[in-house]
Amino acid sequence: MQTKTTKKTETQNTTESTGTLANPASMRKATLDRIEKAVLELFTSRDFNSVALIEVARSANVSLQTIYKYFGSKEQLVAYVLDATLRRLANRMIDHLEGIEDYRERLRKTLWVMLDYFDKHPKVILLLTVSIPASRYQDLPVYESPELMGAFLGMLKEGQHKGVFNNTVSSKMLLDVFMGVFGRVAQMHFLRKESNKLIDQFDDLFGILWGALKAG
Amino acid sequence: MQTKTTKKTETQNTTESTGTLANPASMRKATLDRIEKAVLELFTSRDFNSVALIEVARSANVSLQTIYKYFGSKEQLVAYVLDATLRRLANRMIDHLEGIEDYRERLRKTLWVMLDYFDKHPKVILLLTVSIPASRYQDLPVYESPELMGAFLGMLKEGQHKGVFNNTVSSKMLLDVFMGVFGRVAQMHFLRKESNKLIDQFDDLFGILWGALKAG
Amino acid sequence: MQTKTTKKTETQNTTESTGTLANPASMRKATLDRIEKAVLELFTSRDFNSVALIEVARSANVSLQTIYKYFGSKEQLVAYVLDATLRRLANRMIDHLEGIEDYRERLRKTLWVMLDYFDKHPKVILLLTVSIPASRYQDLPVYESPELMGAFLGMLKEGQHKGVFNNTVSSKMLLDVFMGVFGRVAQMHFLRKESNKLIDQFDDLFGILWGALKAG
Amino acid sequence: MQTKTTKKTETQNTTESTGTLANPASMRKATLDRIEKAVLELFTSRDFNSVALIEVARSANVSLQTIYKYFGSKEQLVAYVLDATLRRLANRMIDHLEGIEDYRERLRKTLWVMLDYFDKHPKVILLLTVSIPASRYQDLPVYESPELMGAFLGMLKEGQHKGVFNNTVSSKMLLDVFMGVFGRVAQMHFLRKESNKLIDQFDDLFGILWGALKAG
DNA sequence: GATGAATGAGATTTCATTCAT
DNA sequence: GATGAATGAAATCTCATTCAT
Repeated sequence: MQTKTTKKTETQNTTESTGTLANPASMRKATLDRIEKAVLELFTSRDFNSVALIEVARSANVSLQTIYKYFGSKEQLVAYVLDATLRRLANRMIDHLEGIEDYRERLRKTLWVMLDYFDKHPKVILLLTVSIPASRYQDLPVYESPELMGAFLGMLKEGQHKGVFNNTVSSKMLLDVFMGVFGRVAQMHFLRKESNKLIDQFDDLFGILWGALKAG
Repeated sequence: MQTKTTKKTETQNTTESTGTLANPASMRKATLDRIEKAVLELFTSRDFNSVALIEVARSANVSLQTIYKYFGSKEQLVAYVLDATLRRLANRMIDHLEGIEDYRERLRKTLWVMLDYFDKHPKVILLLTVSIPASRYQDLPVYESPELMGAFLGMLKEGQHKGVFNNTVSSKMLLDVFMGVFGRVAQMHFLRKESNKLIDQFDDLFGILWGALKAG
Repeated sequence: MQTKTTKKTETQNTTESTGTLANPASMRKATLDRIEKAVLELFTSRDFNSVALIEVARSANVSLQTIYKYFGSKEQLVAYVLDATLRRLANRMIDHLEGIEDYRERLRKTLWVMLDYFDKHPKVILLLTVSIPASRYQDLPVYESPELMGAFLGMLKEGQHKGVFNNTVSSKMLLDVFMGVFGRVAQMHFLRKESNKLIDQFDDLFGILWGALKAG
Repeated sequence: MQTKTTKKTETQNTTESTGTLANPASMRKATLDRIEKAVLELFTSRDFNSVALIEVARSANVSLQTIYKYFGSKEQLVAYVLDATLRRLANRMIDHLEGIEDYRERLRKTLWVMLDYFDKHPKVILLLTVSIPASRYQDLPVYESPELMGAFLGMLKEGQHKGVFNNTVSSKMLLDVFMGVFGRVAQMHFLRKESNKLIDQFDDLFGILWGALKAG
């Protein structure tokens, strides 16, 4: 026997423990929404550890069992909420980029959508930070939200291809740079509880990112 | 009922419960080293939660009480180790920057020292990521390691003053950019368990950072 | 995976789960006494199932963990209390039989000690009934309290040998007869909440038992 | 908050929650038989607690709701099966005693019918033991199966009246003696998983019982 | 400084039981 | 009559943390 977490993983991964771990999507929308809201609220105002699942349950007005049934564990619950949120961001992104040809413009728009999104959903950034360590060892994606990162990578690769973005490095590096800058700026913005909007830094930030990513 | 963490904080911060929380520096060097080593080892290979303090104690060959006496809590233990590590990096940095006049060169050297340091102490990056959420709500510094960040900020401010670095934005923003890029690249490097050295990316990374930070 | 009970047994039997399942005898006498008292009280006034271990803990003023540490499970807790109680009865019995030569007298004394004992500890009979089913499948002794049954069997065997007791049947059968009559009478006495003492039925009961067990 | 059991009782006894607790007799014979069989099987091979009602349902090929509809609760389910079984025994007994005048013979026949019955339905004895504690606190009869005990008591009383049985004690005491001896012997027979038949002990047992119950 | 015991809390699991379809 | 989802409770386990020695 190892640790709680480890033990959990074994059980859950094979998905054959108790009630077969139902899919959250099969939940009533309203319920799922309440749960997402509760998670976002609680896990960004306190320690991952100090948040008890029963609090989430109560806050979302569901039973503890329901949470376990659909999410399996605390880690997976948080990972799910994060993933769902980022997927929505990805969709928004794809939507907004449509029809923009110029890669500088695409980058601009990308940054804009992200700043705008996190201004509207500020807690998500904090949840992200909170979640990484908690879910990494569970082999939960989280940080690599395939949809979101896929959309990014595609744009960056093509931009490199066209010679717009720096193509002396891998596109992964460019992604790391973009995400690193954006993530850190956003995280600090909220940690410092700054009163202005993220989007206020749009021009400055774009200038910096463009300087960092552009070719030559 | 509150939460474990909250309860802890209250107790430790205000009262001196039993043993008055001695200063880790007053510990025997060898013991402290073993503890640091154990922390670095354990907290980077598993979840913050799934690591039991008793494991740390056993691994470091000290009693649980010793840990409590000197560090007060799990969070503070990790925060201490991180802080000590970053302080060493800060010293190294200050040392290395001595005598370098050109700000482009200072930036170069800064990046070099960091890449070199984390190549030598790879787990520190992971511990950093793991620690942020765990210690943020305890009002533990960690990410803002005053020594390190102070050294950085000083360099950036002066560089802006000289017109070498972008001075249309705050120096904090520049710090965030630098730390964001560096942090993300390093984190991903280790998460992806890449076999090469961080330092191999020195030139590429510097090119990017220079593009991001330079004036004009 | 099967049932709670089964799973528990596996874990506990090998005694290597968590805290190594300490020996109840190593507990402070006063604490153990409070636990025994609480068990006797609670499990005889309500269903085995409906008694929550936390109630026992609270009633005995110990933590739930302490109970788990020393007894391992609800079943084992009850079995322990029963066993301890019966062991005391056995000692009392052996003590009282000392020096009595005549086997009819020994039987008399045996019955007397038992009636007297259960008049003083009436709940034990109920606990016995409650415990059998709960502990049988755990391979816990309970009903076969070696000390007590050993003492009985010895007496019966010798009595058969001397030709005092019926020796056309096995001594086990005689034991069953004695225990059956006594157990049922006592059980019904308490179930019917009769106000008089068990010992009031001494003569009648002895007459019957003697008729049942004597030779010829 | 009380206990599960208590809560249940309150609900079931007073209110008619949802489906008004239909009479098991109104069930299709085949279904009822399957349920009885499943109950007998499951509750005698495992702990009362460790048997989940869903197992009974599946084993009997009915839905969980059906069980709840007709029996109301786990305890009542088991109590019902036991009661039905004992009622059949009572009928058999009454049938067999018909026309026997001599009270010694009636006792003989009684014992014979019981040994024979439980040889044919061995699990019933175990179920009995299992059920007592589980149903006692629910005020379920079980042990006092009116039909069976009524038949017994009648015989014993009349026998005492005729001066055949010991009439210096209450007939209840005689009943307890008979049931105690029989019950214990039978229970031990099955607990010890002895391979021979109960009926093999008929003569021995009758000798003993006769010695115990006869007048003078 | 250390060792051992005890406690309070929360993670998880497994039901009995209830509801709504 | 049945099926599926949800709930409340309690069994267990693992820890962080505290105490007393």
